[in-house]
Amino acid sequence: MQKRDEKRRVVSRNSNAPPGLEFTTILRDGTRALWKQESNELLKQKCEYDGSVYSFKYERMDINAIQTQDKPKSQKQLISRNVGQLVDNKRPNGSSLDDILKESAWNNGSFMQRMENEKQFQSSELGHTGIGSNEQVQTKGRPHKLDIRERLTSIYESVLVVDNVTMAKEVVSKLTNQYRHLIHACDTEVARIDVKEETPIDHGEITCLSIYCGPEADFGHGKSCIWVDVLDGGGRDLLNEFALFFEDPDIKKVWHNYSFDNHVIENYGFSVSGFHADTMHMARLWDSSRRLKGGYSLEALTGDQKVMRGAGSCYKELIGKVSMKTIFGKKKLKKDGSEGKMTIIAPVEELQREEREPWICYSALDAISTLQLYKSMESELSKMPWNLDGKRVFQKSMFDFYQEYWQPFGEILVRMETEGMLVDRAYLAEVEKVAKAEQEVAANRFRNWACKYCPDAKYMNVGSDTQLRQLLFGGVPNSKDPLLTLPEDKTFKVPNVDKVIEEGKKTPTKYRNIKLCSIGVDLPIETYTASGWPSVSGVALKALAGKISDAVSDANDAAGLQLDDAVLDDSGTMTDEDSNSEGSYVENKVESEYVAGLRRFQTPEEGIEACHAIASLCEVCSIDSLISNFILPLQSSDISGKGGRVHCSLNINTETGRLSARRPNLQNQPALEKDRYKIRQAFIAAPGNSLIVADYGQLELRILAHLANCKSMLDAFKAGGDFHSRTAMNMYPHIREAIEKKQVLLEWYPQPGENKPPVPLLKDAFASERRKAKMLNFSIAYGKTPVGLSRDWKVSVAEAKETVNLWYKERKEVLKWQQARKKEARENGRVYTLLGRARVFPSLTDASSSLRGHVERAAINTPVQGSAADVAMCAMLEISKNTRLQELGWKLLLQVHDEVILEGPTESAEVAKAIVVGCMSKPFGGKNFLNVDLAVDSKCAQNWYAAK
DNA sequence: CAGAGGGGCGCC
DNA sequence: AAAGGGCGCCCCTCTG
Repeated sequence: MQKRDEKRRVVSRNSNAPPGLEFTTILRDGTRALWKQESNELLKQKCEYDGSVYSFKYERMDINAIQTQDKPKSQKQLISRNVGQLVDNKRPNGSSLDDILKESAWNNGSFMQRMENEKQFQSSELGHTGIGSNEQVQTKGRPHKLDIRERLTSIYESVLVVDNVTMAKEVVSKLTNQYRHLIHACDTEVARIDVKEETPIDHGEITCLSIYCGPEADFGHGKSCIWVDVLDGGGRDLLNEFALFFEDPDIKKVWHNYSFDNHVIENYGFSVSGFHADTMHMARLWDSSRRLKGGYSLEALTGDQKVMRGAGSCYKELIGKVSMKTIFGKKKLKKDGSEGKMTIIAPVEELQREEREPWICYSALDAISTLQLYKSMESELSKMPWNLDGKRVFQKSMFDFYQEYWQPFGEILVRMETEGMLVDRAYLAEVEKVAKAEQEVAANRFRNWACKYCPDAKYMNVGSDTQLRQLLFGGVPNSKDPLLTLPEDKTFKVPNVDKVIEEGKKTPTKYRNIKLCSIGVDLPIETYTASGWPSVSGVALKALAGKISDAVSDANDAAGLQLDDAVLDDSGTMTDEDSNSEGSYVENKVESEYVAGLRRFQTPEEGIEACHAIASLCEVCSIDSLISNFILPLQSSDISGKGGRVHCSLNINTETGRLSARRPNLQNQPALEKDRYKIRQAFIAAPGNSLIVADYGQLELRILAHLANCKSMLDAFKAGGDFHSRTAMNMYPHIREAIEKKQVLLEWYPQPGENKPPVPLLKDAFASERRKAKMLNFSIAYGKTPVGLSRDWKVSVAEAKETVNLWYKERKEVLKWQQARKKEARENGRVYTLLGRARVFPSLTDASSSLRGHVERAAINTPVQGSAADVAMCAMLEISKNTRLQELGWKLLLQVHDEVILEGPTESAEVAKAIVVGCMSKPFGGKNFLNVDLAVDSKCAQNWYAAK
């Protein structure tokens, strides 16, 4: 408590907050509000824009009413629901306002998190409380919980409850005949699944489903929405009656997050066909920046007037989806019977049985909301013109884009999830043993060293960065705030492995406290974290330890120390074919720092020991992350189906349109050089099958060359060969000269009888120049600044800037194009990808410089990254619609941004590989309209590791 | 005890 | 003065 007060004092001392305090926040709906503190009142000024007119609204709140303990609840909610994240650092002056805002920011954060969680699965218990229930402020908000329940049950009379097979037959007959031409929104509720941990494939049980095709349908007594009681109305048999409907490819079905519902339905043994649209994808396409503006859950979308304004006048009676928590959430009771803070929701089965009427309405509303959302999104997307490669597509809109690209793509993703990847668990189990043993060895090596300086370090958790920071840097001041300092020592809770009985205890407790102190040596601080503390990341530690080089090993021999086999991988951020040599560029620099650190020890031997220990530490950390990120989760049954295959979820949920993968994330499995346990070997083809792994070469750079129409880059790609070498040649006259004089070769393909090139290769002779060129090639597309490069390269900013200019000299078009994108982001608030998807940015008029910088870099990067994603998507569409591949039995399993993985019969592997390469190099309907060729590299093998 | 946030790191 | 774009997920620590 005291510590906290101290901290606050520091803050207030540092801030020069003016007496009339002002700050801005971003509200939940994405708009901005200006707050002013005026004596005892908080004035909120909000600018609203209704499409044509801007207007200002003011609200006043009594601070005293808010800060008192026994304040009315509504007042507190009022603040927390309307204050968004703080965007300005002008913090209130250590007053109670500070607390209010802290609390609201906190509440808002958890709100966002819940939104994020719920956007995928509506069936989870992760719903959130109602939005803007306080009508004093949120005029557009929804009514209060009780009203919601009332209004909700008002739809009950429109719902036909189907709870027996006879009824089901009647309803399905209407669905498949009379109403087959309509668009049907469908939704399921699922029990017995933990959506945060488990894949819906072979997990979960459907308790009910709802189908809605608009108010014009009549399934008897004017009821237009169907609700099917799977739980108590006949289970599997009842559901099977609906197979006729779900399997019909001509009956159009709309879903919100199709993937989940598709899987849980297909778990019952029939397939789902006739996929027409996924409203979550449509909403993403319409506005990809809602992550921080409410997210993409059905609730958030249908509760947002901006989203729903396209629904049209026939949907006057819009009731957005309401989360389970709002309707069914109950306060957890404490032991004494009073209400606790936590909201709990009864299991789905229980709700369906015991809160039947509201539950039916809740579930039916999902389908109704989904259809309304679809109509709105259709209308909104139709208003957006479609520009492909910068040219207007005649009379087509982004809704056409959705239908032509993302709708079929959505189907592909679901199929890929269903396929899954076969994982060799036995192999992983073996690897796990080895990894754990190696980790233990390294950890003990470090602990033994550390406990010489700090006895309790013997029991420390070497995986805790806080503990490490304490041990290595205790007493060091914070770089951002010199008034804050790491304490000299600090206690930590650790598992009581030695069963130590602490003072005052009779039996050993599960945990015990240890005291960690600084090792008492001033280690050089390589980098600081964003919050100003010394970094203990891998990079920082490696820099600390340096490489055990020749100069040191002399001293080492003298001290009779054994060089251990700790491998320091200095490849940095670049991973590529020559990453082994990547480290040498910074080596000398690191060396001197290491020595500098060394001198601070009593004797050289101590310093060398420290280096070894820190090297071991790096090893522990890297092994630990491999085990807990990859080796263990891949063996979990939560993420695999009955066939032992791992089914990740593939989402279109990025700002740029790339895919992301979850549960597990198969897109970040360790790659070749860093894969010390060859984890990719665990991804195998089924017996008789092979994998095809095909990836684009320098896809993003090729896209950049096309978008900027950069002659130099286009020429280099046209010429083929090693692009980075060619870049180096273009940047440095002396290299060009050497090439012209034939002293070095740009690239070399061994002819029969030759085993080494006649003269050195550029990549060997001018390795450091090539490395710089290569880094620039990647960095420039990301908008990296000379400052960042100078850090990477350990050179002065001026020098880095010079190198950057060298790169731009031959590529002026790129510079021009980048400036145009920044301008576009500034003036129009959006940039476009190759296929015409937009990414919108917040207004920069009163943005901080860091936000401005971020937006500008994103404006440069998004067209490149997003267009690459477009190309990869087109390639996948080509692959999946290729009839020959289908006949041969080849199926897409995974995409990793510029790489696709397929599985199929070994006997046709070579044929299939050629087809895949064809699809990828001509991804636009069998053509490639880019100014640059698309290079594709491919291999087939029995496992992922071997196929690279 | 759960949830949020920080730090870190895997991939492209 | 200024620290590269896009992700998911792990662990730890702190907090209510």
